[in-house]
Amino acid sequence: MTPPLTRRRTPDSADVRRRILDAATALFARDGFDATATSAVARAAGVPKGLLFYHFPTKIDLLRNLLAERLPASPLCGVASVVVPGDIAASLVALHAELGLDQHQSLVLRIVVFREAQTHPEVGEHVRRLRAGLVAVTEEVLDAASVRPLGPEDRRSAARTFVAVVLDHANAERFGGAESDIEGAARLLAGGLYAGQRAR
Amino acid sequence: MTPPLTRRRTPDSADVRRRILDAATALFARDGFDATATSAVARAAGVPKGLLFYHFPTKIDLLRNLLAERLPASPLCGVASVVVPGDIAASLVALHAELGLDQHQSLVLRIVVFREAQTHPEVGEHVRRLRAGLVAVTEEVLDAASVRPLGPEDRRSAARTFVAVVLDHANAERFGGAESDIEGAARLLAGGLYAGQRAR
Amino acid sequence: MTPPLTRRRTPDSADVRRRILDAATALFARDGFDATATSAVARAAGVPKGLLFYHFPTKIDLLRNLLAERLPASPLCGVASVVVPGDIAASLVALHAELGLDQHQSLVLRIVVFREAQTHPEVGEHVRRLRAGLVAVTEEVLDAASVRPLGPEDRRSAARTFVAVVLDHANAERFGGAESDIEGAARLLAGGLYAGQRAR
Amino acid sequence: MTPPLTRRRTPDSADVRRRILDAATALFARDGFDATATSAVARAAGVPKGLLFYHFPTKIDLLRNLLAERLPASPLCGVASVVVPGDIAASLVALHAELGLDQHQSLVLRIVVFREAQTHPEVGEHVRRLRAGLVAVTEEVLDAASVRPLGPEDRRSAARTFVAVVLDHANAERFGGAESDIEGAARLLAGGLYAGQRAR
DNA sequence: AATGAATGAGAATTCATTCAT
DNA sequence: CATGAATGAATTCTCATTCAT
Repeated sequence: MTPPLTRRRTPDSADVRRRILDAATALFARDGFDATATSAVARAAGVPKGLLFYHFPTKIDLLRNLLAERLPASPLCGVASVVVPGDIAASLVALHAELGLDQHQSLVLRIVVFREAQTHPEVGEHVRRLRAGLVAVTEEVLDAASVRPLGPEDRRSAARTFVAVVLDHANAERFGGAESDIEGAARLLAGGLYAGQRAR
Repeated sequence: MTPPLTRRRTPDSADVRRRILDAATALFARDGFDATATSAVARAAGVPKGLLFYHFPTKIDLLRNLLAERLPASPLCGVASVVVPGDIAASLVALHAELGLDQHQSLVLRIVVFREAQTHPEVGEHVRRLRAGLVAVTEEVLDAASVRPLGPEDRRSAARTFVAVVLDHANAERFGGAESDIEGAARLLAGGLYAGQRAR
Repeated sequence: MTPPLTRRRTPDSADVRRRILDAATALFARDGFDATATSAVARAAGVPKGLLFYHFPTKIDLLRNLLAERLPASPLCGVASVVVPGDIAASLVALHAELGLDQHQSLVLRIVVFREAQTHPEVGEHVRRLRAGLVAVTEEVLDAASVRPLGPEDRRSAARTFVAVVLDHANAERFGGAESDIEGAARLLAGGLYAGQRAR
Repeated sequence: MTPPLTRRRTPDSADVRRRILDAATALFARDGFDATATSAVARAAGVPKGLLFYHFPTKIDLLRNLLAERLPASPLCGVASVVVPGDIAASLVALHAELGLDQHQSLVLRIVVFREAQTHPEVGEHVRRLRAGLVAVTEEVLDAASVRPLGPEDRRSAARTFVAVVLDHANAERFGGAESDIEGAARLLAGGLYAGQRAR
């Protein structure tokens, strides 16, 4: 009585796909794309090498599908949840937490992606879209959190700066160099935005 | 008439070493460390493969020596030259220009280094030292540029934020995603620092 | 109203078989037997891979069945149609046209067959039978066209020579090297046969 | 005191090259190009796989070098040695023997070449040149052997026919189908040429 | 009969490194 | 110091064939 849903694949097949992508995610993140052998992905996923290439005809397809299926370019569903009205700094910190760039898969993927951005053009494109999405959402948060309207230039500069801090933070974390502090940046940017307004 | 005293190596040998490192720099930057074959480095340097391994017994030694000889962890000789007294924003922008992360070999090397930081621990260590040096020099610049003494926390947060922007900028440039604006960040941070002071 | 009696297979099944063999013919001809993947045959035929192996348990079975069903070893039904009494040369040219080695599927198959003759013994056997059949039919044509009885040796030599020309012509066509001229060979052989007779 | 000749390669290296080409010749001839694994060539040559690819970067380079170094497109040095003045048939038979298409490496190579002519364009080109060279040399032989001047059309047709017979003969031999007789063809063509002359 | 996922042996090629000369 | 041939393990990818459903 249950309809076949929208899947053409066997449950088994879907599971295999998922396990392969899980394994690829973990290994790419740990060792990098180039340094990860497809055989290692297959082993980690518990499938024979041939099956990996049945699902992903070339190695780069693994990365491609990782991006397409697991790393949406639009990083957030709604902005409302993180906004603390009247407190720009707190809103930015909440945004950073909500983005979850520091933890779990998301981080892992983004890092992989940064590393391969140069070598694989399509990956670079994805990274550019991701960055643009982050800037856009940050601008929204700034607008919603500010009690006064923000100048478009300041708003954009603040958003870009914050995104740079967030991405650099994620990037730095992987080799233990995460010295940057999100809170400090948020506080200074909030101050700078109001100072800018005042100056006008 | 006497040969140069500061060299233990023959001029030829020194020249070969230099050509190899030049070639390695260019190729690592373009293709990444993993994707660059030692044979490609030898070919680009115009030396036989055997000679390359005579000078650098393993591939990672190439990277190691690149760091040791060409990428000083202390990024600047003097701070005075970039400081615009009384204008924090202008000083930061001048600092960025002086660092020269955007151009020439320096950039190239740093990028390579970022990419391999995770995979090769010693490279990660170098990157950490570089970041610490950048933060320290930025703090110095902030202190020298500010007309009023800065709170240590604010100063450090501002320095870290600015370094994050600078590194993210360099990092993003390589795949054409360089949206960040140094000037905007400098302006907002300057504003934020004074706003913070006032608030105290 | 009754289903066709000469078929043991369902119409569908017969259709699938035919489509598979059609696809195999085309691909083997274009790329060679070894270089054609069974999956490519299945795709070209529009059938799932499993079904292909249901009908033809191994890859070589495809070739075997191609020979058995589509490349009769006796190349001609009747000889009368091509004979021009009294004109050996014209008869040979007509024979060549009738054989149709230069065009359509027949050519395609024969070429495949030549290529694999060495590697697959049973294919070689088929090629030998085909050649023998061609020689036999050519001898018949020579006999029927000649106004005088031909010596058996000359007749056989002429037939073999003509068959060699015809096969080489077909063989050469596939890589654009078809320089041989059927008409010239026919004319010279006709002349040679009469010259031989006179000398006796 | 002996000059280094014209070799830049080590004697060893030259030997390795030769052994690899020998092995490739034998295996390509026996099994075909596509069906011969590079590992099989290396094993037969007694060298590690890596060394094979050091000398011949890709598999097709093996075939390319085989053609360039061992299968001259001009098949004969001088024509005089095979000509029997006044006896066209005997001259053709001698030509065939001199060409040596039936025996040794030459045969082997030509067969390989025929098989791959379609799939690998450059090989096809070589085959075309070879055929043209054979026709040209055969025409020379016919001219030198004939006591009377031959019409250009007849001469060319006879040459093409003879070359077709010779090539088909070589081609057929590999799967035991060598029924064609060179002598018979030579005799009939000789007769045909004179018959043609008389008729004019 | 039909299906397409699963399997694993093997293909071509790459590459860091060694070593005899 | 210099050289480039030699080495073989590892890599990405292919493919005929099987099999559970």
